[in-house]
Amino acid sequence: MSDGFDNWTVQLRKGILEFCVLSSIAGEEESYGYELVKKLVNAPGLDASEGSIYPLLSRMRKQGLIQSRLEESDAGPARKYYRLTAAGKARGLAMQSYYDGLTDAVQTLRSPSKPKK
Amino acid sequence: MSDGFDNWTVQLRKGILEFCVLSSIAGEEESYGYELVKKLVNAPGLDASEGSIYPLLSRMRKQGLIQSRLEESDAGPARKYYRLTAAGKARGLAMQSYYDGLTDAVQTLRSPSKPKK
DNA sequence: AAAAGAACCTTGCATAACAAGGTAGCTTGC
DNA sequence: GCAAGCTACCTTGTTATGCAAGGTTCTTTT
Repeated sequence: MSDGFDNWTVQLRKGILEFCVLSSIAGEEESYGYELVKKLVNAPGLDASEGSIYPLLSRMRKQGLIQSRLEESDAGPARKYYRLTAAGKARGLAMQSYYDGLTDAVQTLRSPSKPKK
Repeated sequence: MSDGFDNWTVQLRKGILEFCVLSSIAGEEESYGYELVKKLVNAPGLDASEGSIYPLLSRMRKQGLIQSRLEESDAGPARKYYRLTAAGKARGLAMQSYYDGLTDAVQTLRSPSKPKK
């Protein structure tokens, strides 16, 4: 039953995943797609899925935020390792700043004139 | 300069505004469109605009989350006052819960297993 | 051989933000 | 008496993302 609430959650997730992927790669120095998929799919509260993450990695690579390198694996198919470019690191900082401002605004609207708990 | 970052911020805002409108009306008992427009446009960090808010109010009314009532004004055109329906109040609670879970997930991914940075 | 899993990718659709318009009522200045 | 400016509402078209639902290939286990 797509009751409108499910629809809203899909909209709310937009943009979030890109921020999460960038943050995740930034924290790990280097990471491959399937590893990110598992990490983000299992993150409670995020509800990410494979069909969102792979196209996102493609887009980010085309935009020059990340770069990739293929490496064979001992067990299984080859892995595509990603790391941030300089532009990706800069974008990550800009995103953090914007995201923090936005969540602050939401917090203020939810409880006006109340200090943080 | 639409440099991809601007594009991301647009995506990130999706869904956020609906949550803010619902929260704002919930906090005020009753409110009219233009009042919400001014409040949300001036909220720092939210970057809302009129062209987003009016269609949103229409959608929410069609979904039965809010109901409206026209009232003439002493100074200016008639105002359309909105208030939450029972479904709207329930939706607001569900949104709070989902939103909090999502921001928690983001926070965890940004600083894994460490509360302080 | 079959099954299961690791690892990658694509297509097509639904949806919200918003730029850029528009209409109309009321007030103030000249 | 009329132009400007504010209040207050609304619409259209474009765009990008999430994601369900598929697919492919390689390896290990049963």
